[in-house]
Amino acid sequence: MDFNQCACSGKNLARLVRPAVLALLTRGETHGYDLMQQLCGLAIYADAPPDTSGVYKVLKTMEQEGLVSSSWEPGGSGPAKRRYVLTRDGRECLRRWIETLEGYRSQINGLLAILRPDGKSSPSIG
Amino acid sequence: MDFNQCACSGKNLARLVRPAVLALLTRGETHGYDLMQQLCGLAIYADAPPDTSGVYKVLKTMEQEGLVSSSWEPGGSGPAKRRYVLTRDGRECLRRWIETLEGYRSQINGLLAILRPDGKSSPSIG
DNA sequence: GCTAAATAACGGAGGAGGTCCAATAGTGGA
DNA sequence: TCCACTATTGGACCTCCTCCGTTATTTAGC
Repeated sequence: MDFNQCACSGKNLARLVRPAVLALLTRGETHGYDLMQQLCGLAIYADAPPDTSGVYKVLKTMEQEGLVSSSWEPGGSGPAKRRYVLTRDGRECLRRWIETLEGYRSQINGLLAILRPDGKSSPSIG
Repeated sequence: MDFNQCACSGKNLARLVRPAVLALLTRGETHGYDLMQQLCGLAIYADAPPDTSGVYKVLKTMEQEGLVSSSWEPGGSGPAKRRYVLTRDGRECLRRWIETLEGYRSQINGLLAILRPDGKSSPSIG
């Protein structure tokens, strides 16, 4: 069995692209490509950058959900940029994400407590 | 927009059923239905128990992956029970899960650091 | 005896979300 | 002219998860 292909390798922490994007948008409105760059700069995605197409799809979905709104950025050089802004709902969503992430953290702590009760070594593993 | 249907509500922390099941199996070998009961007893799944069918499917998948092995429990009353045991690979997988979960936790901490830099209030939300 | 509920396991359809690959398009430099 | 970088998007595909239903055995209640 190839553990590097297993979920235990930590390849997929699903859906955290969403809060990450929302978080970055609080720094200031910007466009998808720049968001990608910023995401790659985060320690979270240091060794495994999120899929480009995926990020754009997340942005599109979030716009349909009303969490962000976009408009083509006028002027400027290079290809047209779609500029994203957090909406009121997006900020509310982000507020909930904070609680949710804290919930995740405590859930993970709960699991780890089962896995290593003494806080050091693994249980029942010789 | 219904935030209760949004990922920000924390309904889905994907794939943590796997480490949870592996963790429970370190407590002792048992069968799917009992694992379900134990999962429901965990704080993680207190308000949203994992799907029954889903748990059986995870078990089946993990058996195909060689993380657990099963056999029909002989004797005993009631419907036939499929008894699951952790394999050597399962224990190795669990060991990796510990590191992965710790990684997840630090990633979440990293995101939370962006979301609430001062550690108290939300950023740019007024 | 019959029915309901609890125990126990599983299958199929469908959807959400993610990845891989590819296409399109403008701009600037060699 | 060709290439690299910037910027966005589409389609095929896959995986996982959920929802719903089915089968079967045992026990409890009427």
